[in-house]
Amino acid sequence: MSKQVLIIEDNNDIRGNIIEILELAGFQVYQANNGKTGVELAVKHKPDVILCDIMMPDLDGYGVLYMLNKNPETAAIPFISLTAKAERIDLRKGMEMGADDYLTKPFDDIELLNAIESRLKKRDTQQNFYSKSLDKLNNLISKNGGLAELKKIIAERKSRQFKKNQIIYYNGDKGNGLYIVISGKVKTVKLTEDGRELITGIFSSDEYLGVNAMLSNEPYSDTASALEDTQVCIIPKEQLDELIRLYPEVAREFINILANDVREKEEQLLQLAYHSVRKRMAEVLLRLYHQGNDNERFKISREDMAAMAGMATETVSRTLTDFKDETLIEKKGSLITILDVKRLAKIKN
Amino acid sequence: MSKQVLIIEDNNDIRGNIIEILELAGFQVYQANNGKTGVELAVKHKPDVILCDIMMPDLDGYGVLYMLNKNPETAAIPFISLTAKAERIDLRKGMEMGADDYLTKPFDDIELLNAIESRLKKRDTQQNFYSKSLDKLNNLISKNGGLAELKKIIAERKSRQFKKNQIIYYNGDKGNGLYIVISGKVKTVKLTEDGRELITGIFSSDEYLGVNAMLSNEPYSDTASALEDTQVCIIPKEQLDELIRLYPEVAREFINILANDVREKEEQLLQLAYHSVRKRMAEVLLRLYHQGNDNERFKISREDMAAMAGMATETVSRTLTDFKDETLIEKKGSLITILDVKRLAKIKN
DNA sequence: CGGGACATTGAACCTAGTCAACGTCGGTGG
DNA sequence: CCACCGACGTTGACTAGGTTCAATGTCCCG
Repeated sequence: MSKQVLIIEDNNDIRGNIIEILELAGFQVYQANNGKTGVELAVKHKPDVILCDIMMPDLDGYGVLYMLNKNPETAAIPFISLTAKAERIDLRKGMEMGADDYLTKPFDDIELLNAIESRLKKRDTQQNFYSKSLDKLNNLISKNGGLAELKKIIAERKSRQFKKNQIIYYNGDKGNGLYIVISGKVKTVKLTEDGRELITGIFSSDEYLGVNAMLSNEPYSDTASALEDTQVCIIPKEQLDELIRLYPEVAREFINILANDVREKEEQLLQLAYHSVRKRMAEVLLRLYHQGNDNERFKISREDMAAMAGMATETVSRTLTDFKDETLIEKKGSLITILDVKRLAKIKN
Repeated sequence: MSKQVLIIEDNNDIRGNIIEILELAGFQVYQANNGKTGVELAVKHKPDVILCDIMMPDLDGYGVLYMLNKNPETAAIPFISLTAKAERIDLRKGMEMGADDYLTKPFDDIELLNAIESRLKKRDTQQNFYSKSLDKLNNLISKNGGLAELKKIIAERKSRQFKKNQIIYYNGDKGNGLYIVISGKVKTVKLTEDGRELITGIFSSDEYLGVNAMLSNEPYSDTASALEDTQVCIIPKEQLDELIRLYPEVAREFINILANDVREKEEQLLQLAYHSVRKRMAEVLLRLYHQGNDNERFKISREDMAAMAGMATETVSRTLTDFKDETLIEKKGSLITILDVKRLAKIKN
């Protein structure tokens, strides 16, 4: 079956031109001359690649990208943006929103086909991820006979790439699926009215992201963003609900996750309420220590640490230098090495 | 069928004497001459009343009471303690631990039979509670056909009375059942090593207590105690697990409760981290406002408020007098009346 | 009506936040 | 390749908000 490409471009000449090239190369092409129908076609046909102009009246390229990302059915489709001039700032914005590549007009046949080809190839390798969590889910289900549901999920598994600092979802967004982190690291933050932020969670490989929003049917109560380049897999909400409805073991699994979450948060509440800055800092270091794969060394900004411990960045700096003087840690720029876990855990209040 | 009484008393004369009286009055009597076999018999026969000496070698009366309370099957059985001399302090300890009545030796036939009779009567009226939550659970289940499980729970429903300040469960205890608050009010607290306490939740009628410990199969991570005289109903863990396994609607219900709990805790984290004492105090007042039945007036100690907001009691006092001066609230001793909810909600940081 | 628990108020102290200046690192462009 | 820029990290001085300690008031229960 030939690969499908959707092209969204308001200029008839350019569009016609591109279609000609693509059809000659053996692709099946869908076309739209505005953002709105573009999104509709994307949902309807689930093309393998989307080419989209950024500068368009009404719904522009960013808008299209935004809409596509909202829908787990289309979020994973490679998105190549077409920009008139190489406006660097615009471009960066597009990449941050999740565009996978860009072409600056004018471009020739080779450039175009290369870009599409490389996207298709990259996507294929991305699909080839393995996730312990999915594996576990699969086990839970197969024990009970009916594999159909999860088979479907795995077959259609949507993986998506996020670049460092890219937002995965915003506070207030209606959730459309549950994320499983395949690789990389994600943080979730809550904001006060005056703009201070508190990190409510850090998620690495094989952890579920957005569990409580998904399971309480409420919009997200925090904002998730990638701490480093990250790959996630999305389980659409409807499928998740099905799984829970049909398999008590799956329900049980999520109940456990949530129940442990509650405990953790309560523990953190106690810490925030009564522990000194020193002790809180130590606890944050330990949390980071127990997370990463490369346990005792990690890179993290003072700002993120401050947001985890609920204190000012300056205070983080000071406390860390104290710790260094006490040979509890080593630090070089934003790279921290834990030297003495035990002593760190025993820090007095 | 005649009522069953279990008597636990190490002194053979006294025990024989009591048995004689009881059998004459038509009760079926089980006897034990030490605490250990007493507990065993209680579990085996589920008597309608237990009479128990306090002063016994090995496992004494308190120990027996403690063991019985651990087991949801026996926790609800009326417990009458027999004390040699009217040692006031000992007695109070017994009552606090959940003894329902006491008899001071020596006592005559009339006293004994009266005590048993009144306990039996009281217990019958206690069984007659109604709970919206149980009702809801019932609905969830009956929608799906199978009533057997919950019918059993309701038929055997264990209700238990707790007096003000009495501990319902301790941090670290292995949970044996899920509590539903029928009437009264319960707080759960966490303690720091240096003895400060943070209130993690307040539960009134129809709320579930101990959810996360029960559902994560971990020991309790907080301590629950009654803020006022409270009646709770216990669903034994095994039955709860059955319900969750068999009825996806029930699982879903608990998932929702937990997910919302997580959100609430995260919100509180943010508040503790960055909000001023003034704002936190206002938020505590609002939480209390939205809980009680008698909305805008409630009685609460400064200490409890301090433990909710994570601050010192003196600070609570000061802040409250400020609020009073600003006509946001009215206060008289530990009775607080909210005057202006809107303005309270809008307090700046 | 007395005593003890609980609440209030005052004053001293101290922790951590704020503001500001300076240092350091990495990346970009001339 | 070096100089510069901006982002990030560190350090210092000052300050404010909240805790602590202590003394005094008030309420409620027996």
